[in-house]
Amino acid sequence: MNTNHSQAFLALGDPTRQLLMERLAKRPMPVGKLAAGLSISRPAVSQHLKVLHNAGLVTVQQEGTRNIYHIDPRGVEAMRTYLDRFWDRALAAFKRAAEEDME
Amino acid sequence: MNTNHSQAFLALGDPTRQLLMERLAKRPMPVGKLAAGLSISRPAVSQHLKVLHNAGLVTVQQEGTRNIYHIDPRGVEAMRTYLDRFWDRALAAFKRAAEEDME
DNA sequence: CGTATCGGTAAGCTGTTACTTACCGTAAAT
DNA sequence: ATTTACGGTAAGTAACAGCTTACCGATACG
Repeated sequence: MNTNHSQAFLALGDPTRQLLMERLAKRPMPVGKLAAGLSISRPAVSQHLKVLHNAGLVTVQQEGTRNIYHIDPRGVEAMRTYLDRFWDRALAAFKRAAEEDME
Repeated sequence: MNTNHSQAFLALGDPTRQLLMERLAKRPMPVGKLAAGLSISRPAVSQHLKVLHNAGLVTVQQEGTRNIYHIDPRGVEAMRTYLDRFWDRALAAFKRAAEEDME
């Protein structure tokens, strides 16, 4: 839904949302079931899911009156590849710095 | 400095800190130089760097009166591997769901 | 139909975050 | 030794994030 990295990282920065994602990684679930295990209210879970959805990290699949949430692997992969590029550049900078120190 | 994912993701969730990281990925830099290009004050940059440092994403190297900041590849890699595991589980869940839909 | 289940939205409170300016310590340079 | 450069910390403020309760629409079920 979105290619903005900031939103995705911000979304995963919250411990509760991280927990939701880990639960959803195990199996897709409706909102009520997700909320059942947590100490926060169901509306709070809905709000967290909205954030995750806007960040492109989950998808919804309506099934009768239930809204089943799934992890969106595309969103996770976008973060992965972003970090990959990032990491490469960081390592390159380190090598460069190391070589300069050699002289 | 820290193995907590939440802190790292939270840190990268802020657009300003993302920008700082991308600048530092190109080359290590002192605080003043980092602040020069931005629209926010130098103390604000210091505060952001503190967050990044606590998240284990940057290291400092004192050089005279300058504090040179570097990306810490270990921190970045920790996020990468966390996402890797995460992504794997998400894909597995998807396969499982797809198989169930087949029946 | 009416009623229950499910879940998203609104309004409001509270703690936290990102910024500012002002200040202070430390290292180098004159 | 004074001055300049650099950068971290303190205090205060304004915006924002996360929570709650109350409410409402929509599907399924009697």
